Amino acid sequence: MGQKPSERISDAELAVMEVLWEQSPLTATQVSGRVASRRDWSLATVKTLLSRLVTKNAIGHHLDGRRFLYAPLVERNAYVSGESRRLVDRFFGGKLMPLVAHLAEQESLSNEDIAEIERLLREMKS
Amino acid sequence: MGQKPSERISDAELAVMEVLWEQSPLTATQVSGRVASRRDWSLATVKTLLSRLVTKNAIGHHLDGRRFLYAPLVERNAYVSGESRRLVDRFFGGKLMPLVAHLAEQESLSNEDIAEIERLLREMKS
DNA sequence: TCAAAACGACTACGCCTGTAATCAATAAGG
DNA sequence: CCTTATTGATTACAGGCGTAGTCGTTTTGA
Repeated sequence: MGQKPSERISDAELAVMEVLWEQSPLTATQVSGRVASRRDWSLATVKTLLSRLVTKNAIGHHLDGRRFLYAPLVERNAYVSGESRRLVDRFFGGKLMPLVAHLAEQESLSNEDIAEIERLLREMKS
Repeated sequence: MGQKPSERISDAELAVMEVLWEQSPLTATQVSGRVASRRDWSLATVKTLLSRLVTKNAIGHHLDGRRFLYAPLVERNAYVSGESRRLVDRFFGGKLMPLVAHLAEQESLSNEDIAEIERLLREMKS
Protein backbone atom coordinates (compact mmCIF):
# COMPACT_ATOMS: atom_id res chain seq x y z
CA MET A 1 0.00 0.00 0.00
CA GLY A 2 0.86 3.65 0.31
CA GLN A 3 3.60 4.99 2.53
CA LYS A 4 3.17 5.02 6.26
CA PRO A 5 0.04 7.02 6.70
CA SER A 6 0.35 8.75 9.98
CA GLU A 7 2.64 11.32 11.35
CA ARG A 8 0.94 13.39 13.94
CA ILE A 9 -1.32 16.19 12.76
CA SER A 10 -1.01 19.50 14.57
CA ASP A 11 -3.84 21.66 15.77
CA ALA A 12 -3.65 24.16 12.97
CA GLU A 13 -3.28 21.43 10.41
CA LEU A 14 -6.35 19.79 11.78
CA ALA A 15 -8.49 22.75 10.83
CA VAL A 16 -7.36 22.23 7.27
CA MET A 17 -8.06 18.52 7.44
CA GLU A 18 -11.58 19.19 8.66
CA VAL A 19 -12.24 21.25 5.59
CA LEU A 20 -10.95 18.54 3.31
CA TRP A 21 -12.81 15.84 5.15
CA GLU A 22 -15.97 17.80 4.58
CA GLN A 23 -15.34 18.13 0.88
CA SER A 24 -12.56 17.24 -1.48
CA PRO A 25 -10.68 17.61 -3.67
CA LEU A 26 -10.17 21.33 -3.30
CA THR A 27 -7.58 23.85 -4.42
CA ALA A 28 -5.50 25.76 -1.90
CA THR A 29 -7.60 28.84 -2.50
CA GLN A 30 -10.80 26.94 -1.91
CA VAL A 31 -9.47 25.46 1.27
CA SER A 32 -8.39 28.89 2.38
CA GLY A 33 -11.84 30.25 1.71
CA ARG A 34 -13.58 27.56 3.73
CA VAL A 35 -11.19 27.51 6.59
CA ALA A 36 -11.66 31.24 6.95
CA SER A 37 -14.95 30.73 8.76
CA ARG A 38 -13.10 29.22 11.70
CA ARG A 39 -9.62 30.71 11.65
CA ASP A 40 -8.36 34.02 10.45
CA TRP A 41 -5.45 32.89 8.35
CA SER A 42 -3.82 34.29 5.26
CA LEU A 43 -3.74 32.23 2.11
CA ALA A 44 -0.01 31.83 2.63
CA THR A 45 -0.57 30.17 5.98
CA VAL A 46 -3.05 27.74 4.55
CA LYS A 47 -0.62 26.88 1.79
CA THR A 48 2.09 26.17 4.32
CA LEU A 49 -0.22 23.90 6.25
CA LEU A 50 -1.26 22.12 3.08
CA SER A 51 2.29 21.40 2.08
CA ARG A 52 3.20 20.21 5.54
CA LEU A 53 0.23 17.86 5.41
CA VAL A 54 1.39 16.60 2.05
CA THR A 55 4.84 15.94 3.48
CA LYS A 56 3.23 13.99 6.27
CA ASN A 57 1.20 11.96 3.84
CA ALA A 58 -1.97 13.05 5.53
CA ILE A 59 -3.28 14.48 2.27
CA GLY A 60 -2.40 13.95 -1.36
CA HIS A 61 -2.31 16.42 -4.19
CA HIS A 62 -2.58 15.99 -7.87
CA LEU A 63 -2.00 18.52 -10.57
CA ASP A 64 -5.04 19.99 -12.24
CA GLY A 65 -3.81 22.31 -14.94
CA ARG A 66 -1.40 24.51 -13.14
CA ARG A 67 -2.67 24.16 -9.61
CA PHE A 68 -3.07 21.33 -7.19
CA LEU A 69 -6.16 19.63 -5.98
CA TYR A 70 -5.83 18.40 -2.43
CA ALA A 71 -7.63 15.49 -0.86
CA PRO A 72 -7.26 13.53 2.38
CA LEU A 73 -5.27 10.34 2.42
CA VAL A 74 -6.13 9.70 6.03
CA GLU A 75 -9.78 9.19 6.81
CA ARG A 76 -11.29 11.22 9.53
CA ASN A 77 -12.53 8.15 11.24
CA ALA A 78 -9.11 6.59 11.30
CA TYR A 79 -7.51 9.71 12.62
CA VAL A 80 -10.09 10.19 15.32
CA SER A 81 -9.62 6.60 16.35
CA GLY A 82 -5.91 7.10 16.60
CA GLU A 83 -6.25 10.14 18.78
CA SER A 84 -8.87 8.52 20.95
CA ARG A 85 -6.71 5.50 21.41
CA ARG A 86 -3.79 7.72 22.28
CA LEU A 87 -5.78 9.34 25.04
CA VAL A 88 -7.01 6.05 26.35
CA ASP A 89 -3.49 4.68 26.36
CA ARG A 90 -1.98 7.69 28.03
CA PHE A 91 -4.42 8.04 30.85
CA PHE A 92 -6.53 4.96 31.22
CA GLY A 93 -4.11 2.12 30.77
CA GLY A 94 -5.54 1.43 27.37
CA LYS A 95 -8.90 0.45 28.79
CA LEU A 96 -12.05 2.04 27.53
CA MET A 97 -14.06 1.45 30.64
CA PRO A 98 -12.18 3.79 32.90
CA LEU A 99 -12.47 6.53 30.32
CA VAL A 100 -16.21 6.18 30.21
CA ALA A 101 -16.33 6.02 33.96
CA HIS A 102 -14.20 9.10 34.29
CA LEU A 103 -16.11 11.11 31.77
CA ALA A 104 -19.44 10.03 33.08
CA GLU A 105 -18.41 11.03 36.56
CA GLN A 106 -16.88 14.35 35.66
CA GLU A 107 -19.61 15.33 33.31
CA SER A 108 -22.29 14.27 35.71
CA LEU A 109 -24.39 12.73 33.02
CA SER A 110 -28.10 12.96 33.34
CA ASN A 111 -30.03 9.78 33.69
CA GLU A 112 -31.26 10.24 30.17
CA ASP A 113 -27.70 10.46 28.89
CA ILE A 114 -26.88 7.27 30.67
CA ALA A 115 -29.96 5.61 29.29
CA GLU A 116 -28.93 6.67 25.82
CA ILE A 117 -25.52 5.18 26.16
CA GLU A 118 -27.04 2.03 27.51
CA ARG A 119 -29.35 1.82 24.57
CA LEU A 120 -26.43 2.28 22.25
CA LEU A 121 -24.49 -0.46 23.91
CA ARG A 122 -27.46 -2.79 23.84
CA GLU A 123 -27.81 -2.29 20.12
CA MET A 124 -24.20 -3.06 19.72
CA LYS A 125 -24.32 -6.26 21.67
CA SER A 126 -24.44 -9.45 19.63
CA MET B 1 -6.27 31.37 44.59
CA GLY B 2 -3.01 30.40 42.96
CA GLN B 3 -1.96 31.52 39.52
CA LYS B 4 -3.67 30.15 36.48
CA PRO B 5 -3.12 26.46 36.87
CA SER B 6 -2.91 25.03 33.45
CA GLU B 7 -0.61 25.49 30.57
CA ARG B 8 -0.43 22.46 28.42
CA ILE B 9 1.78 19.59 29.60
CA SER B 10 3.94 17.94 26.98
CA ASP B 11 4.42 14.24 26.51
CA ALA B 12 7.80 14.07 28.16
CA GLU B 13 6.64 16.27 30.99
CA LEU B 14 3.71 13.97 31.51
CA ALA B 15 5.99 11.07 32.38
CA VAL B 16 7.38 13.22 35.17
CA MET B 17 3.93 14.18 36.34
CA GLU B 18 2.90 10.55 36.52
CA VAL B 19 5.75 9.88 38.89
CA LEU B 20 4.78 12.77 41.12
CA TRP B 21 1.13 11.87 41.01
CA GLU B 22 2.05 8.44 42.23
CA GLN B 23 4.08 9.81 45.11
CA SER B 24 5.15 13.22 46.29
CA PRO B 25 6.97 15.24 47.32
CA LEU B 26 10.16 13.95 45.75
CA THR B 27 13.57 15.38 44.96
CA ALA B 28 14.79 15.66 41.40
CA THR B 29 17.04 12.68 41.90
CA GLN B 30 14.19 10.60 43.23
CA VAL B 31 11.99 11.56 40.33
CA SER B 32 14.78 10.70 37.97
CA GLY B 33 15.17 7.31 39.58
CA ARG B 34 11.50 6.47 39.28
CA VAL B 35 11.00 7.80 35.82
CA ALA B 36 13.90 5.66 34.67
CA SER B 37 11.70 2.58 34.59
CA ARG B 38 9.76 4.05 31.70
CA ARG B 39 12.10 6.42 29.90
CA ASP B 40 15.82 6.37 29.52
CA TRP B 41 16.63 9.92 30.48
CA SER B 42 19.61 11.53 32.09
CA LEU B 43 19.17 13.32 35.38
CA ALA B 44 19.77 16.56 33.50
CA THR B 45 16.78 15.91 31.29
CA VAL B 46 14.53 15.22 34.22
CA LYS B 47 15.70 18.42 35.87
CA THR B 48 14.87 20.38 32.77
CA LEU B 49 11.41 18.88 32.67
CA LEU B 50 10.89 19.61 36.34
CA SER B 51 11.77 23.23 35.97
CA ARG B 52 9.59 23.62 32.92
CA LEU B 53 6.74 22.13 34.88
CA VAL B 54 7.41 24.58 37.68
CA THR B 55 7.30 27.46 35.21
CA LYS B 56 3.98 26.16 33.96
CA ASN B 57 2.63 25.97 37.48
CA ALA B 58 1.89 22.30 37.03
CA ILE B 59 4.06 21.43 39.99
CA GLY B 60 5.40 23.37 42.95
CA HIS B 61 8.73 23.09 44.70
CA HIS B 62 9.87 24.02 48.15
CA LEU B 63 13.34 24.12 49.53
CA ASP B 64 14.38 21.28 51.79
CA GLY B 65 17.90 21.99 52.94
CA ARG B 66 19.76 22.65 49.75
CA ARG B 67 17.53 20.79 47.36
CA PHE B 68 13.96 21.07 46.25
CA LEU B 69 11.05 18.84 46.93
CA TYR B 70 8.62 18.75 44.06
CA ALA B 71 4.91 18.06 44.23
CA PRO B 72 2.01 18.38 41.79
CA LEU B 73 -0.13 21.48 41.83
CA VAL B 74 -2.45 20.07 39.23
CA GLU B 75 -4.33 16.96 40.18
CA ARG B 76 -4.19 14.05 37.86
CA ASN B 77 -7.91 13.86 37.74
CA ALA B 78 -8.23 17.47 36.72
CA TYR B 79 -5.63 17.16 34.06
CA VAL B 80 -7.10 14.00 32.63
CA SER B 81 -10.47 15.67 32.52
CA GLY B 82 -9.06 18.59 30.63
CA GLU B 83 -7.43 16.38 28.05
CA SER B 84 -10.51 14.23 27.69
CA ARG B 85 -12.66 17.26 27.22
CA ARG B 86 -10.26 18.58 24.65
CA LEU B 87 -10.58 15.41 22.63
CA VAL B 88 -14.33 15.39 22.92
CA ASP B 89 -14.49 19.00 21.83
CA ARG B 90 -12.15 18.56 18.92
CA PHE B 91 -13.72 15.53 17.40
CA PHE B 92 -17.14 14.89 18.81
CA GLY B 93 -18.74 18.29 18.99
CA GLY B 94 -18.32 18.29 22.72
CA LYS B 95 -20.72 15.39 23.19
CA LEU B 96 -19.73 12.36 25.16
CA MET B 97 -22.10 9.95 23.51
CA PRO B 98 -20.52 10.00 20.09
CA LEU B 99 -17.14 9.34 21.65
CA VAL B 100 -18.42 6.29 23.41
CA ALA B 101 -20.18 5.18 20.27
CA HIS B 102 -17.08 5.68 18.21
CA LEU B 103 -14.80 3.88 20.61
CA ALA B 104 -17.20 1.06 21.17
CA GLU B 105 -17.54 0.60 17.44
CA GLN B 106 -13.87 0.81 16.61
CA GLU B 107 -12.74 -1.30 19.46
CA SER B 108 -15.34 -3.92 18.82
CA LEU B 109 -15.96 -4.42 22.48
CA SER B 110 -16.69 -7.86 23.69
CA ASN B 111 -20.08 -8.50 25.19
CA GLU B 112 -18.43 -8.71 28.57
CA ASP B 113 -16.91 -5.27 28.10
CA ILE B 114 -20.26 -3.88 27.21
CA ALA B 115 -21.82 -5.55 30.18
CA GLU B 116 -19.21 -4.04 32.41
CA ILE B 117 -19.85 -0.57 31.16
CA GLU B 118 -23.54 -1.10 31.58
CA ARG B 119 -23.03 -2.17 35.13
CA LEU B 120 -20.96 0.90 35.76
CA LEU B 121 -23.58 3.15 34.33
CA ARG B 122 -26.29 1.48 36.31
CA GLU B 123 -24.37 2.09 39.51
CA MET B 124 -24.06 5.66 38.55
CA LYS B 125 -27.71 6.16 37.85
CA SER B 126 -29.87 7.58 40.59
C1' DT C 1 0.64 42.98 -25.29
C1' DC C 2 1.09 44.28 -20.67
C1' DA C 3 -0.15 44.67 -16.06
C1' DA C 4 -2.31 42.29 -12.49
C1' DA C 5 -3.69 38.09 -10.31
C1' DA C 6 -2.93 33.39 -9.00
C1' DC C 7 -0.01 29.71 -7.88
C1' DG C 8 3.64 26.65 -5.94
C1' DA C 9 8.28 26.81 -3.84
C1' DC C 10 11.21 28.60 -0.64
C1' DT C 11 12.42 31.30 3.30
C1' DA C 12 11.61 33.41 7.88
C1' DC C 13 11.23 33.58 12.66
C1' DG C 14 9.94 33.05 17.42
C1' DC C 15 8.13 29.63 20.63
C1' DC C 16 7.75 24.82 22.34
C1' DT C 17 9.80 20.19 22.91
C1' DG C 18 13.09 16.53 23.59
C1' DT C 19 17.28 15.78 25.14
C1' DA C 20 21.05 17.03 27.20
C1' DA C 21 25.95 19.48 28.88
C1' DT C 22 28.17 22.79 31.65
C1' DC C 23 28.72 25.84 35.65
C1' DA C 24 28.89 27.53 40.23
C1' DA C 25 27.93 26.50 44.83
C1' DT C 26 27.65 23.41 48.42
C1' DA C 27 27.88 19.11 50.94
C1' DA C 28 29.99 14.85 52.13
C1' DG C 29 33.53 11.50 52.49
C1' DG C 30 38.22 10.21 53.46
C1' DC D 1 41.42 19.92 54.41
C1' DC D 2 40.87 18.48 49.94
C1' DT D 3 38.56 15.87 46.50
C1' DT D 4 34.47 14.34 44.73
C1' DA D 5 29.56 14.09 44.34
C1' DT D 6 25.09 16.68 44.40
C1' DT D 7 22.18 20.11 43.15
C1' DG D 8 19.78 24.04 40.94
C1' DA D 9 20.57 27.38 37.14
C1' DT D 10 21.87 28.47 32.69
C1' DT D 11 22.78 27.42 28.03
C1' DA D 12 22.44 24.50 23.78
C1' DC D 13 20.57 22.84 19.75
C1' DA D 14 17.77 20.46 16.33
C1' DG D 15 13.15 19.67 14.92
C1' DG D 16 8.05 20.85 15.02
C1' DC D 17 4.53 24.48 14.97
C1' DG D 18 2.01 28.93 14.09
C1' DT D 19 1.99 32.39 11.16
C1' DA D 20 3.39 34.51 7.44
C1' DG D 21 6.30 37.05 3.37
C1' DT D 22 8.74 36.87 -1.02
C1' DC D 23 10.00 35.12 -5.56
C1' DG D 24 9.59 33.28 -10.07
C1' DT D 25 6.35 31.76 -13.22
C1' DT D 26 2.19 31.43 -15.57
C1' DT D 27 -2.38 32.82 -16.66
C1' DT D 28 -5.87 36.07 -17.47
C1' DG D 29 -8.38 40.30 -18.19
C1' DA D 30 -8.25 44.76 -20.45
